[in-house]
Amino acid sequence: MVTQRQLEEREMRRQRILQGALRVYQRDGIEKATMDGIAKEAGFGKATLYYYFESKEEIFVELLRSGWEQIWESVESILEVPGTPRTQFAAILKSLAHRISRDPAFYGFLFQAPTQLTGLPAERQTWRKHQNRMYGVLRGLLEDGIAQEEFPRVDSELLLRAIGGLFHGLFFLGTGGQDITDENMDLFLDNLFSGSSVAMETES
Amino acid sequence: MVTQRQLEEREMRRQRILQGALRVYQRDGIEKATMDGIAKEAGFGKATLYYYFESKEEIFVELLRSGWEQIWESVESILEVPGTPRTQFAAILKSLAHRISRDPAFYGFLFQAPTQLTGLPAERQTWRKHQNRMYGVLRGLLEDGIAQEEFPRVDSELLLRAIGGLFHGLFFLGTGGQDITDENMDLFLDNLFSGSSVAMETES
DNA sequence: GTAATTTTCGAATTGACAGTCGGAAAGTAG
DNA sequence: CTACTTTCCGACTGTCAATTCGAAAATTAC
Repeated sequence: MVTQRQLEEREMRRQRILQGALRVYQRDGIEKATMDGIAKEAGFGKATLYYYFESKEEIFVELLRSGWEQIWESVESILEVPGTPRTQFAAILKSLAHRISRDPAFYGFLFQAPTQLTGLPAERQTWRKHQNRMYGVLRGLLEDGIAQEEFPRVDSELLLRAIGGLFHGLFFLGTGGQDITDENMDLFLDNLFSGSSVAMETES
Repeated sequence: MVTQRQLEEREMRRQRILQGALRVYQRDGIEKATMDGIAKEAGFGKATLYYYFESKEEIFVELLRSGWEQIWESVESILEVPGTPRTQFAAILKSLAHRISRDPAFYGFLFQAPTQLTGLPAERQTWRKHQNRMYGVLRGLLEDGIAQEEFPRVDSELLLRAIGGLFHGLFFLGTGGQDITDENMDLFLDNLFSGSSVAMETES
């Protein structure tokens, strides 16, 4: 028989292992991150990790899944606030920017690790569900915004890739640069959307 | 005694190995790329690779070095044509875009592999010389362009990161999207620079 | 208490892979 | 043809790291 407390403690230990894995990832990268390193960082023996997770891969997949789930939930709550495609799109980017500036290491992991986890069967990429939903929403907002002349009239897929890249560049490329501020973020969004007629809400 | 022909044949075999390594990299990623795989792809026995290269690392470093050298040379030749910071900057991006569309796999490697080759001592990162020169030129052009009001008045380092990211997004993010056309490239450059006063040359 | 269950982990085991070795094959010179 | 150089490679070695094993320690139930 397992009590509620036991379940909670179990869950806390899982979280402790996940946090240790994240720190090792930051220090060593995903390929160099070893189970020995994670075990030491989390304060368990190596074999104990296998009591809580199936494999090294499962640890990183779980980090991705829960992270993208969080992102998706925040996107969902933004969509509940009425607005034009453009204001909603900008609100999502600003919310993301805000989250990233709070915890750059974790979001760096969320955005970069998927490209480094090669050769996973699709059904194991459990974070993809939420990731795709978010990109789907963004693409939809862009398409609506283009239809309503709020955005430049270009292929929405390319526009999404461009904006995604720009975002990625601002936050993750370049090793030691200063963090981006809210003001700069607004400046870039303004600039990006400068061709259209509707003014953006850039006050925080 | 070695004849000229022998030297040329040796060089061709080196190239064949490099090309094989590139194909394996595309298929498996840099960490999963094994010497056995490269040997098979290039049509040699594994031990023969070590007759031509010191190590696996040297193979990939050499691919990067020669690739960035080519890029740098094309940038240099663009700089010899007189123009404003803005036209030169745009010309460099267009030239890069053109190269990338000719050989996406190779340029994907040139832009992505450096972030995956971790823990190399600085002196072994032989491609950095040309890479830094190119970014230095771009940053300089942005700074001059900002001073001359050809670009929006923001921190040049952030602008470079943003543009670099945008570029990266257009060409490398998103898995199976269609290739970007010259027209779309022009459209994006126009849009990017829309805040300023000077019209761009977008005819090819 | 002590039997049952849960949690822990050091010590093997296993598989993958970079790099080496010793010699064979192929090519060249005279 | 023979001596010499260049090129090639299958089999082996050593290392590193994921995963498993078997049992000990800690906790819980009665």
